[in-house]
Amino acid sequence: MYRSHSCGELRASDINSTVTLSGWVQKTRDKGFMIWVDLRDRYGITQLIFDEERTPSDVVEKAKTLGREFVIQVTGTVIERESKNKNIPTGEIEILVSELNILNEAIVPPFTIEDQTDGGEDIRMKYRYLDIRRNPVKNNLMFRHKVGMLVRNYLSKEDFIEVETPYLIKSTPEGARDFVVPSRMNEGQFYALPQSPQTFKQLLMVGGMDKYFQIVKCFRDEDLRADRQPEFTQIDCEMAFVEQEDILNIFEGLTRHLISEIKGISIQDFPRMTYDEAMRTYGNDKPDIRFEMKFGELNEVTQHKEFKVFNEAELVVGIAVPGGASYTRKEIDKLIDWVKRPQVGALGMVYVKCNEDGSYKSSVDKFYDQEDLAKWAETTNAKPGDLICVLSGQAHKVRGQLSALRMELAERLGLRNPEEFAPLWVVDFPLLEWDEETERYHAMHHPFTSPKPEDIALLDTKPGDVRANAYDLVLNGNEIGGGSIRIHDKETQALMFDHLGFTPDEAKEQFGFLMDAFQYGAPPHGGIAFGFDRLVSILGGQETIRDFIAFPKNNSGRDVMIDAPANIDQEQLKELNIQLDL
RNA sequence: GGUCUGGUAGUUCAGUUGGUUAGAAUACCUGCCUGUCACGCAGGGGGUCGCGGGUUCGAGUCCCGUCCAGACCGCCA
Repeated sequence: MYRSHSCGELRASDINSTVTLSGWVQKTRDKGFMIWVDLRDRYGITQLIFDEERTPSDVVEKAKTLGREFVIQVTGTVIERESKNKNIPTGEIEILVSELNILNEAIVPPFTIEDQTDGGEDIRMKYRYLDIRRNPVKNNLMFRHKVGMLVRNYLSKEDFIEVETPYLIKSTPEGARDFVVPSRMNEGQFYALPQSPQTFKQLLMVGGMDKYFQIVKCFRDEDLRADRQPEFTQIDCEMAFVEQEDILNIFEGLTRHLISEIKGISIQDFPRMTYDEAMRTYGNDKPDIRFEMKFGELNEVTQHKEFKVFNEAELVVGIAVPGGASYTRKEIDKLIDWVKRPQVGALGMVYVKCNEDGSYKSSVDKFYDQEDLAKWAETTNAKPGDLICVLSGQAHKVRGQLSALRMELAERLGLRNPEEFAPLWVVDFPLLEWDEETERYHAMHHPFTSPKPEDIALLDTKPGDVRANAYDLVLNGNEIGGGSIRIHDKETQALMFDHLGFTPDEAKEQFGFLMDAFQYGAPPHGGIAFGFDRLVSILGGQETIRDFIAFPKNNSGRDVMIDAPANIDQEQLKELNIQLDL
């Protein structure tokens, strides 16, 4: 028996019992006459004591050889500490060791295994198994498990069943780049790893599986971000015989349940906002509504003056920054530089200081009088003491730029409180999106998304105006879920493929199996998929999903621990009949 | 593909206008220490300043290239 107890459970009530513990040496404190060892496992830390008078001398000698991260097993008596430590749960007791067994020695770790480690990101990723011994990472993994269990239990209770779908599937040109896997038995052919189990879950609906979910790995070969990994986990769901409203209600329920179980917060408002409104008032299809700073469109109140920049702009739009009137000229100049960075891309910024005495001071006083500026303040909902920041230009671009500014300022002003949760649905997404590069329309969500029936007529005349039965779940400015009511008949699906520029042959080759299935009685259906890593990290109060993944990839898609991807040997290539042209 | 930031001891970092033998903290090693728990005290070892080239009497410092890491833009149906 390696242990009778964990290192986190012994208390004063256990005093005098004989116990056996196993774990890692966190730290030794050798006072000469006495040695203390902090013994750590997943459950906590228990202090061991070796003492000249009470411990056999050979055991004391052995204890002197212990180094950090040695794996040891000890047997001893639980005793009351002479000086207690209120900071840890086991702080009232210690183990007077009578037997010490060194199970495995350890070389000195490259960084300290402590909550506040001295190791940087890079080295911790390389030795991730050591990083996982640290509380912050360990707790994140346990937190992820907890969220996963809550999701599974909630959905099971709602009659969903978890079905696994294949990882070796077929590449499709739509959407993200696929990771491909060569097939040895089918020479010259490739599988692709799924970007999502989309078509399979729809086929499960045709198969009568009614309510499906899966916590499942998905793969996308695109560049990474703090919240994006090449392999990531989705909570993938699909339901038959439902309308959009049914789906929103079920998953609004799940979201409320998670936030309440994990954070103890009961969500009051769970608004629904159209895509159009989100873009107009927040410049963004995933608005962070924990704070205001709503967009005020200023075209009407800025026209008919001599300021050409605004007169010629498609959109003039501003936000009120709380307390911003006190910014110095230097600070505002830095802000202007910030919006002019290539990442944001604004050409300039006009500002108005709303003074406490009700007067206004702007960078365009030459063109606009106090009465004009009062209208700006009214439109942007600016109060005395605020700073109005105004950008102008092409509507689509300006919204993105002002949205970036809004988020940046909110961050600086501490308005993005990670302990506050503001979920909402964004609905009525456009069905199609014009792609400049390929000069054709793309499905904004995916090609199986159904158009709003009342908009179908617009498909031929104004394809960009057709709205879809598509929705996103947004939490604190992050898209954590997205879904749609799907097309469930062959004709509509063929119509969609046609508008996406597929020839009937191409559609048949790539998605013929789905069109075929639709002929055999496909029920109306729809679903949603949540980014599990993202959901977990936001609930955990962080925006870096890497911290919640046991073995994540780095910025360039590499696993620095196992050093993947890597070359494969000639034999393997030959077997696959693949030649590299490097 | 692009923009920005960084790379100096095991680790995290400092290093002035280009100028002596490149420092600090921590980790590590040795010794001391009668209740430690971020223990304390004394001592010690530890450096290809990412790599390559250039400017210079002299480069950690300046220039060019390159590699690596991180954040962002493009991309992510």
